[in-house]
Amino acid sequence: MGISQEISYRLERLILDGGLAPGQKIPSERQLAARLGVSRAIIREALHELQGRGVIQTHHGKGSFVASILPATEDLDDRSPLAHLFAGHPRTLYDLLEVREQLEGQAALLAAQRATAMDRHRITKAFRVLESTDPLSNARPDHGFHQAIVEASHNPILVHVLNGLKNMMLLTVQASVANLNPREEMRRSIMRQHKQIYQAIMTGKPTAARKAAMAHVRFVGDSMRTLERQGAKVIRVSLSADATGRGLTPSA
Amino acid sequence: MGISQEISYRLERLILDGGLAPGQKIPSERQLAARLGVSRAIIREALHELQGRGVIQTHHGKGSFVASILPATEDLDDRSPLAHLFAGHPRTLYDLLEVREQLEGQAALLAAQRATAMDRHRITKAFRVLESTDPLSNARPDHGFHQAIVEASHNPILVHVLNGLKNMMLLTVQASVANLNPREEMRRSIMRQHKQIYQAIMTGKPTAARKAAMAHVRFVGDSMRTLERQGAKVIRVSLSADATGRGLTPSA
DNA sequence: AATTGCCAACTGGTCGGACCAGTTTTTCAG
DNA sequence: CTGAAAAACTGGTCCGACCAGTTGGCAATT
Repeated sequence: MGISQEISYRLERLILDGGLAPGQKIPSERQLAARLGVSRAIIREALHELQGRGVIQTHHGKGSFVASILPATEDLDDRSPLAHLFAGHPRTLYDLLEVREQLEGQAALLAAQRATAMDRHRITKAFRVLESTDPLSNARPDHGFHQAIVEASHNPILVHVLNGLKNMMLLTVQASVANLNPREEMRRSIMRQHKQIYQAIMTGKPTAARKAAMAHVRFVGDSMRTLERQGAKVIRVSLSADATGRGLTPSA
Repeated sequence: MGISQEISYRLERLILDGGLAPGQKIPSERQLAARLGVSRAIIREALHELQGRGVIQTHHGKGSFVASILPATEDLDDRSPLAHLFAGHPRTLYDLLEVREQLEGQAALLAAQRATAMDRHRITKAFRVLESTDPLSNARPDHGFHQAIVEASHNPILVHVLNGLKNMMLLTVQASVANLNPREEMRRSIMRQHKQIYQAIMTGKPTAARKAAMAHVRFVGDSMRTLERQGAKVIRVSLSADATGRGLTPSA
């Protein structure tokens, strides 16, 4: 453990322990350097690390300040690179949707072909839950529905891949739920799309199922893109708290 | 936005775009400083920021390495349970081909849309190698060609997913090479398909590229299925050694 | 010939001082 | 007293030096 790590750790402790409140200014780099008996370069490196974690914000000529949006719910996942990945690079969300479109399309197709009675039962159950949940907090039911379909594809590779993307998928699902569902007409569109997927699978229509699933994912992406372009403030989803109230624990 | 922020952003983008894979070593601080025309201090600050976000890890005396940013779609290596799954159930090979068909189709489409001059150069190089290699031992060139295309898609998620499936993909590629290429007419078909994919991408025809790539993967699967059904002794490929004589160690 | 051991050349870690560039405070001329 | 210049902050960037782990090759030893 290097000195800069140690410094950043001490500073973070100081902040979290309440010694420094959100929005408060922290001592200048030169002061910290003198006080802690290290070079200014070290201080700067430590500050950059905290900056990377979103703990502080610095402004040229003014100083560094404790970020107001501290991990209030101290969910470890909040520091997850994933959150920053999406926060810093919104494009990544669309990258994921591009992949999802293909994978979920294929999953739906296979599910329509291969679903057993048990699979159909599970899918139906998930669909019922999805239908009967508060639209504003059904990120998990939504994801559960999609997952049931994937599992019905009986393609272990597909299951494995989608499972690896689980956390990220939950993010996109939440993003869509949080941004799209409040808009009545969009909510209905999505509902309709879910139903189409469901029916196509249950009635064993592979190509229809694939088409519906792909259209669904594409719709989500296009809608969010449109919203973003319109300057609407898109709700950035954090990993630590979602509409369901539960954190996104790492997949097993 | 300061220079260090810009640098850290560029590095992250580089990593995400697949230019640097998880676990891979990134250039030394002095090299980066020289290459990007900034001082080493700036590089260190940028690296500390990425470190704070968990994007990289640095080790004294060794260097900085890309952390596994994305929630592992773990690399299916030799010891992986899934590898055994594959060994025992040949069907898994077709499961993988099903997934590959979608993913590589999408990759080809995006590559045709987004490939930069550099990408085209890399793809062309890979294609040349593929053309001029002994058909019986070109599993790696074959895979290299496909990989070049994937990277040209500029979709980090896609790159990551395919990368996680890399070892298994090498298996299918080897399986196809070992079984299909010895049959003259099939070898020519595959050659032709590769050329089609290549040309569609180079001439910027997205849908054609997707179609060609999907058809290619499908052809491989169908051919092997046919062979197997005909009772031909299908060459089983092991994970630890391939036709090139080299193990499936991660490429540099 | 094989092995051991050491040294040179990497790598990151730390330092101090210099200078630039914004921001705030002080000062002093009008 | 007012307002503008100037001084005294703040962070941002650079340089060159040196310390400290790591590694690989070469040489001396066995």
